[in-house]
Amino acid sequence: MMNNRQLADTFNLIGNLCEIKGEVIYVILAYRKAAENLISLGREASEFWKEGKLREIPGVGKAIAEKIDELLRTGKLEFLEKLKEEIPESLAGWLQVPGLGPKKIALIWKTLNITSLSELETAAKNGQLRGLPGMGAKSESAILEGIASLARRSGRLPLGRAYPRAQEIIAVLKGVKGVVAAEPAGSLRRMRSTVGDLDILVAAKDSHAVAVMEAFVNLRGVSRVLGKGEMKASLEFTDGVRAQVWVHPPEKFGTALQYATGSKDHNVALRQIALDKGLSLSEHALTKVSGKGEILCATEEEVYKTLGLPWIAPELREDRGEVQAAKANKLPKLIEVKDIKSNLQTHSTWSDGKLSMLDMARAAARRGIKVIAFTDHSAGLGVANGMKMEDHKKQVAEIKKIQKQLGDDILVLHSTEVEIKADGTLDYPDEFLATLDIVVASLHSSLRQPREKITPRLLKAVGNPHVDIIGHPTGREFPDREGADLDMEAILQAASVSGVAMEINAHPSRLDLDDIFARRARELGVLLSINTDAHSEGDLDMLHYGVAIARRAWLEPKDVINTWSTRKLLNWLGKRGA
DNA sequence: GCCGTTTTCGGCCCGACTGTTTTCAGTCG
Repeated sequence: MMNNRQLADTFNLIGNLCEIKGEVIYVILAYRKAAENLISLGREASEFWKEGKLREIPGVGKAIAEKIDELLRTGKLEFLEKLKEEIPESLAGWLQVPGLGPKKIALIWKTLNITSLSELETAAKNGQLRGLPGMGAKSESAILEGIASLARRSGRLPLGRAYPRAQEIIAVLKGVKGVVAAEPAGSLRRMRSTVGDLDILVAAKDSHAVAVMEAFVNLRGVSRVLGKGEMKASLEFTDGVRAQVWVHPPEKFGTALQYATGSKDHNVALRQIALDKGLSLSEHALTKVSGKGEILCATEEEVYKTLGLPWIAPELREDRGEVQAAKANKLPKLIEVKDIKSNLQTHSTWSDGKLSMLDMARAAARRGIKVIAFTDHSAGLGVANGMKMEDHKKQVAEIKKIQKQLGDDILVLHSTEVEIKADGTLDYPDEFLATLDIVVASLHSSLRQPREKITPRLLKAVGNPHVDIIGHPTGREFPDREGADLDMEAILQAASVSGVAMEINAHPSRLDLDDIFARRARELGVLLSINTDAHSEGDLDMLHYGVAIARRAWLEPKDVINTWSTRKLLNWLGKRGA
């Protein structure tokens, strides 16, 4: 049975092939829109299908519903097979090459009769492309560079790499004379877990724009400038990371930042609201459709206010109901980093952590944390120096000792990250787990088990009354490891019954649960827990990534157990596993 | 191909930049 990811891949492929074929653009957009909505659905499309409700999925009409039906029934799609006979499938991959679009791809393929990327590279090297209409030597070398850069960069950049990188660029640009503000935009500002490239918006008077562009293209590590104009420039660094900068005058910064932040679909929804009010919204201004007159906005708040809306946090701008919620004044009061009072998954030198419990607790306390749980690995995870059961007596003794030294600054909880073994049993017996203050249960091994095996495995842990939190539930790691093939809907349903909390692991290589599943968890009344999984002091500063994912999932402080007072948290733990 | 509390047909975003061009097409976001 195909999952949402596979269905989305199929429709994206159809969209790409149709584009090369030369279909009208709106057909292509419709397939891509459907693919996007499938990804952000939060439940498997097959469940809608079983209930005969495929058409309730946004962007799915008669034609696409029929295609989903055929794919779910047979695993194949006649339409796509015929399309592949017309347009070679490998051409879709060419669209990944920067500078190559559908028109040129079709032209090259039809003229030279080549279909693979290596044939394209050879043709470009041999100077076979420059003779084609509309193409010259420059387009030829642009394609060669595009192929090379495609090989260099492996997909999207994890947020944990993109975010600090953008901050560095912003710091430089803020130092340029005449720059009033510099902010991240695009998916980076929306804090998606991966980012395509770094979008940065600068506020400066037109007379200073040239200086900003100069500073930007002269950044350290730039390998080539992809484009440079008066208000926009883009470039690539030697490691394949791409960045682009726009400069707008301060009095227009609000509309510009709003526009550049997106998402595309959020902006489409806003423009519609503007039109309903007789206004046309662009990156430059709100313009009156009838007659003359434009409203300039220096801040985003003014943009939204002009449209009769409260300001919408960037993390929500995915066209997943935030515009309707804003209209009804029902936006969530999103969780913030300062709401977090406890860190319920950390590691010390008792397993694979870098710091002693005392040093780690002090480092956490310095960051305003009131409760810390040391969840050192259980014995079964040998690679992480897992703790034997008898070692815990010594660890408890040490906790008692350091608690005296720490005083009221921070409360230390005795805990474990217990391994969920391949057969679904836990690495420590229940009687022992009952003696711990808090228990996190996680998968680290046999992550590639089939869905029918790994789902019940996790369900068993969800139902264990001694388990308080399920750690990094899918086990995904950026950029290389996909999460386990879990029936997450079943797991979240079970969690809503057992009362176990699901973790949003804040480490940028995990961000697991993701925003889609976390939002579904909230809908089902499942509690969430944001933890850093810190193995070092620096890891404690990754908390904001987890909070960003929580915000993208519409979470409020009350949904997350780490915002609770110490008394409330201990009370909850006391009732569990008793 | 989807969508509709103005529409079941006619919309659906378009402006900046580049390269190959003599006034424009393709790509990108």
